[in-house]
Amino acid sequence: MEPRRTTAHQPVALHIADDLRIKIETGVLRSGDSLPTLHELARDYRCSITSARAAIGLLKQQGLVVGGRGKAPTVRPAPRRVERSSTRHQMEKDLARQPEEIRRGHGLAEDDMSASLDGFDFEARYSMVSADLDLANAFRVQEGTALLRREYTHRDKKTGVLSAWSVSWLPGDIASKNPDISDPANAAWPGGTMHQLYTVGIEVDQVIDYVTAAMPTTVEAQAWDLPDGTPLLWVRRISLDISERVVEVTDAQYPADRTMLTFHTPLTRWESSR
Amino acid sequence: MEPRRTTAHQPVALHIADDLRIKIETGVLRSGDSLPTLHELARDYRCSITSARAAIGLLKQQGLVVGGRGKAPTVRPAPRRVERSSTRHQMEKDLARQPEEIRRGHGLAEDDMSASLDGFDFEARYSMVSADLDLANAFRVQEGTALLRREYTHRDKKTGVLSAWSVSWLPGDIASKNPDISDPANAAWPGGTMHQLYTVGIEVDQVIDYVTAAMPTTVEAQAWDLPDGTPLLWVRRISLDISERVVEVTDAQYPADRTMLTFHTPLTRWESSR
DNA sequence: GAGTGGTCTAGACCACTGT
DNA sequence: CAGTGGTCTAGACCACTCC
Repeated sequence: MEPRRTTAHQPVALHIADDLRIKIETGVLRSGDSLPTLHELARDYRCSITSARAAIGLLKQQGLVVGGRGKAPTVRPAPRRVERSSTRHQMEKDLARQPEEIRRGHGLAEDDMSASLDGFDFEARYSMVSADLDLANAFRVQEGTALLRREYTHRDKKTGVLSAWSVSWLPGDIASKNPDISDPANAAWPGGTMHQLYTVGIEVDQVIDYVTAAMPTTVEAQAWDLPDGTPLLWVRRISLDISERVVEVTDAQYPADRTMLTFHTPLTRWESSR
Repeated sequence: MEPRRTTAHQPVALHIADDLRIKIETGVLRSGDSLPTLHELARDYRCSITSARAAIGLLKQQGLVVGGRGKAPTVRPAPRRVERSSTRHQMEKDLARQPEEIRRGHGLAEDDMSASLDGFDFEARYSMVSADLDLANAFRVQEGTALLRREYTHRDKKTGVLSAWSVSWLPGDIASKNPDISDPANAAWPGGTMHQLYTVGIEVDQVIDYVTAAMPTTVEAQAWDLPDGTPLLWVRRISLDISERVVEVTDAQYPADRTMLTFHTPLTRWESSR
């Protein structure tokens, strides 16, 4: 139907991809619908199958289309994103001074899967490291300072697919004040890091989250079982105690197609004027 | 050098891309270095140039490699990300009750480019719309409720490239209380939306940011001039007044390769125990 | 088994970069 | 100008899905 080459020399694949994208956005093609086959596209646009495939590949990279493999590709349903809220910081702090019976069952360093541990393998790897430039800046300490590094991994028991991953660093001198903290056997600590810090006399006063996103490498995409066109959200969380010392740094990744990060910012009241 | 086909039937392009990725991550290839040419890769891996190109294409999609076009592709330098902090919400609120002389020069709905307006074209488009399902949920009102929609666009004056983009909605009944708010001529309102709401007796009490990311469509990538493999951060900001009414909803996009969103969460003190 | 997409090839043609 | 990557083609071969 379409003329093969317009005045502006736009690649055919872009042209096809754009037409299909518009059909998706305007609802001509709806969630789950099948796209035209490569053969049909090649015929309609008078191009080779390779070019038609490139167009579909573009849409997959944009997260608009999934499938293939013996079936026609389909319009990707709008992803359902689970909220991960910053109000969890306050909740975890409140928990830290509760008795163990209450803390138990909440714990777990970085996540709160509602299906806590049932279908998942949990792995914790601890090591002592010395701060590289990046971590030294985050902790505001000298490069080379000793840190306790703790890496937490959750995988689906059946498929081995990652469902949560994070790394946490604690200053070595803090960790050494309570040997239990450095023991991987205690990874599922009731009450989490806030309580661990509480046992060595540290009160966390504020948490700063740094958020950005990037495309996964091939191995990351495999580990998380990410569809094409799914970015990873990167979060670095820095915890400061009441004297503004950096007492923990945490890096975590979240697949953007299943995650909505939420942050609450309460503002001070205008008491005087009301 | 490499045997053409190992036991596991991994596509050649993935194999090449993985080898190159490891060289980048281990520092054998450093920021800005040239990669092997397609011809060299095809020779070394005994594959076609097309396959070698696919490998480079993968790395570009992952944001690890840039360039081409008559030059060998190069390792992409680590992007510099500008921080956009949630502390801005409190600053803007503090500003709202200041005299106009102080508010002036801050203003502007969604951004604070340090080079305020000099090299940029600023465009504001206002319209009345009725809430679709999504917005009705966000505002917790009936579908179809009247809203003032305001879209703000910043473009580089020379290139026309987007540098900031956002859409803000206000409930129609709030906007109509002060006709100046609905007048596009006042888009560069000194003190921003917080002051606009202040003029109609509304005090914003908390702000909630919802953050996720997605790959840009072809047109978005063009509009922002995004390199391959760059996700867009999506932020929906919801402002609540002191009676917990939703008084503004804002959607904004930020290119992930140049943006680091930061969120501060102050925690309540354990006054009693210290 | 027919139809689908995925991988791969060899080669043509073009546009861009450097010398 | 030679060398580079970008687009495109036609066709082979494979793996998968569905009937």
